[in-house]
Amino acid sequence: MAVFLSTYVNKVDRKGRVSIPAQFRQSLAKTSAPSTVYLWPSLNHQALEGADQDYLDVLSESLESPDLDADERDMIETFIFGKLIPVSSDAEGRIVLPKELAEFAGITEEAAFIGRRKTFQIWEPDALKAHEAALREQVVRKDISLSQIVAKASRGAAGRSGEGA
Amino acid sequence: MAVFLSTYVNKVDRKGRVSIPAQFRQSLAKTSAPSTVYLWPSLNHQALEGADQDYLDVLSESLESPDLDADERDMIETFIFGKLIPVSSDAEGRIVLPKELAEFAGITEEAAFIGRRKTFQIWEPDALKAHEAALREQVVRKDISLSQIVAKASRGAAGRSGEGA
DNA sequence: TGCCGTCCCATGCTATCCCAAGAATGCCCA
DNA sequence: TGGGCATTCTTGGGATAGCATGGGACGGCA
Repeated sequence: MAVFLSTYVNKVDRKGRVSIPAQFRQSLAKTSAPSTVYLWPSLNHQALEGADQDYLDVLSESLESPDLDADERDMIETFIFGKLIPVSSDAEGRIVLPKELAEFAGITEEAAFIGRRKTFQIWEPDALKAHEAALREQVVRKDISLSQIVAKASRGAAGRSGEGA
Repeated sequence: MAVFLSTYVNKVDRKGRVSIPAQFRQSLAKTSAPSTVYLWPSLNHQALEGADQDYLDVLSESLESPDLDADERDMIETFIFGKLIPVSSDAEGRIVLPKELAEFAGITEEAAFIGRRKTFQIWEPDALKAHEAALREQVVRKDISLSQIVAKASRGAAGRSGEGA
């Protein structure tokens, strides 16, 4: 599965095309469908989410889980798979941002790609800045630190040791 | 089996014809009966459900399972198989929406196809919007996020490890 | 014989492909 | 250590093919 890191801001031309950051493309090259990315509107932000085929396969599988209640499944089917748009890149590594998605995220002239490991997001650059500012405030308020999180997670993993990778 | 994604809104002409979205057609092309789709009224919504031949075969088979109680089987047979209408597409990839189904879903001028992976739904566009708005409210209220669901599902899968994949 | 459904043909629009060039980066050589 | 060269990336525009949509004609059923 591809890994997406860093933030890149690229221009959207009047046909609605954007270059996928070269780093993302290199990552996508290792996946089962290198020239296809899947886009959908974020459940929680005015932004787009993106992932590769392999991630979607995992997600699709997790929907088969009997632990998931019917309402949640219905929501995911409607809001993720119902909104999911497979987008294939051209020879230059560009994709066309579907109109309804661009509108949803308020993207017009520029698009900010932000890597989130297994997925990435696409934001309107100013909206991203605002979002980051708000998040940073929370970090300060809640006094979150990285070392703390790592410590907490490894404590939890020790309790569940032997669980899948 | 075909996979249906995304949402497409197409016009219904005065003969009752609608184009099946090209993406859906491409998906259907790989199935055992590419030019036939099966439609039936949704059990839970004022909308239509659709699927390909292969999906119906699987559904039919699962009705043979002894685990299914008689009431459930009876319901499925009455409301799904009893209402099922096979619809074949013309050379342009259009189908004629059966009158009683169009009426059931309130479809007159436009039809919204919404992919749900193995099946799809057909809605009257405004009704779909209302439905989505209601669902989105639930997403906010329950504070649902995608990564959460994936995590939950994989935890569940780990707990059931050894079960057939 | 009249009506309804199916098939065939025509058209505007949209999206996809192809070709091209400027800019930035990194590398090599002097 | 500095400058020049080459490669890669991003961005732009035109041509082409596919798709959604509309109307008319033919055949079958009532």
